[in-house]
Amino acid sequence: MSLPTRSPVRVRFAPSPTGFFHIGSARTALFNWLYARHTGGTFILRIEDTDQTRNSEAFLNVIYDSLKWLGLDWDEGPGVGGPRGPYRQSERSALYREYLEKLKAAGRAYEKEGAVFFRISGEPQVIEDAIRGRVERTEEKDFVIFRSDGNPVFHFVNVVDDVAMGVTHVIRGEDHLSNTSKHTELFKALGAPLPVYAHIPLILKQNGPGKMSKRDQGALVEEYQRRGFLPEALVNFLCLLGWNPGAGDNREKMPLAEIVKLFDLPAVNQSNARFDEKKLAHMNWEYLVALAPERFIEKARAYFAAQPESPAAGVPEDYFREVLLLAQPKVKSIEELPAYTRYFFRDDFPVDEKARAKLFAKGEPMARLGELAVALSGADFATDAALESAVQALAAERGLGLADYVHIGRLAVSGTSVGPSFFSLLRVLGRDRVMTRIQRFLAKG
RNA sequence: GCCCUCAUCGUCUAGCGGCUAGGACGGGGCCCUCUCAAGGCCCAAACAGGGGUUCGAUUCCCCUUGAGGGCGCCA
Repeated sequence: MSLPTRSPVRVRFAPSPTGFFHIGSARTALFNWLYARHTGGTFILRIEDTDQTRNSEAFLNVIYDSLKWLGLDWDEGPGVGGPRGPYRQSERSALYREYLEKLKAAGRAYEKEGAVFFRISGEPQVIEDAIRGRVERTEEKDFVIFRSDGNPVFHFVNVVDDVAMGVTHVIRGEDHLSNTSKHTELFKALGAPLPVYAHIPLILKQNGPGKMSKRDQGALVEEYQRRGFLPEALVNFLCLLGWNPGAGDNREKMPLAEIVKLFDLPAVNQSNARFDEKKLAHMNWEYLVALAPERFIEKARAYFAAQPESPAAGVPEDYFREVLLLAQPKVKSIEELPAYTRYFFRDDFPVDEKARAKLFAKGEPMARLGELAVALSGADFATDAALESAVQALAAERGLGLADYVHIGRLAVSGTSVGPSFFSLLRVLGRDRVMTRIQRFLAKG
């Protein structure tokens, strides 16, 4: 299929500030952004705030924050300006009146019951969609373009602004496909050339029927931000929901620059995709383990700081750093960090009763712990290797295995049966904490 | 009800007339191992159904079914 190509490319993302910013919107924004960057075109942000009863300034900021967090920078729009502004529809009323006059002059608009209606042509509307190919639909009845309260309606302002802003490609969700016949009627009535349309598949909720909506679990971008997800991971995941590098290229985790290079409209899938939080979590983990340690620590610090009761409050920087270095290769996500590292920062950790019961079911763990305490009191805590050889020597001397000391030792100093290498654990906790905790465990039984 | 779109493992997908139908997530097993992860190896798992076209259909066409969307003085 050959696309009507026009250059330079101008695309826009046009959200309305009527609710939290959700995953589907994020992906629409992303695909527009990708296409603009791929073609060297212009990415416009336009705020469609014509419904005064549902708009809010708070939601407007959510849009800006979410786009910025995702790294989707806009070339024209609120905050950065541009030659075709203003970029909020609430500030473009004069323009809409002007275009309405054009329609009236052409005999394509009339008033009825206080509202203004658009007179359709009734001709079959044909669109050459860059993703779906040729789609035909006939609009069957006149529709409202100005409400009786005097405010213009979405279909009208959307088209007027696309014309006025010189938008060349309209990349949006498939839920707009059936509306497109209204839009092409309007473009033609306005004497404007049609943009290239590209209707991307929808994201379906992972459980139950229907498309994902703002009310579904995991639907809000803000939620991932709050939960410490890496934006680059979410972006990568979203790119793969409906697009892939194709041609036998099985890569999934890809640098954004690489995706920008490969992205193109005809490669976008035509079928809807079900959201899969497990796959997202995995992508996030891939980015997490690959993160430079200093950046991981930075992220972790910010996450802990945002907690109402951070277990790491008041902890020295260096110690926090050492702990997080141990945790990075172990956790699946930032949000499990506070629970995973709690015993490093607080002495009042709970003891896992199941683990204790299992350990006490056989052997004499308390005797082993006593021996371990003696061995550690004189051990070198400088390196993991030194600690390991100390415990190794003890085990050899008693004719036992490393495990006979490690498990009870771990339970005594951390209260849990899982965690980083026992020797790393000892080294980072330091002799004082280790000895105190072991003694306490020995005393309490 | 009318109109539009879509249809490969549970999920995301590769495939664009001839493949043991590939990868990833998730699931299961084995190995490694101081625990938990990670890692290595392996297993189960799909072309919705029916007609055509063709020497040959997962692939092209039609129908059915299923899934999704639209039919607002919401966007």
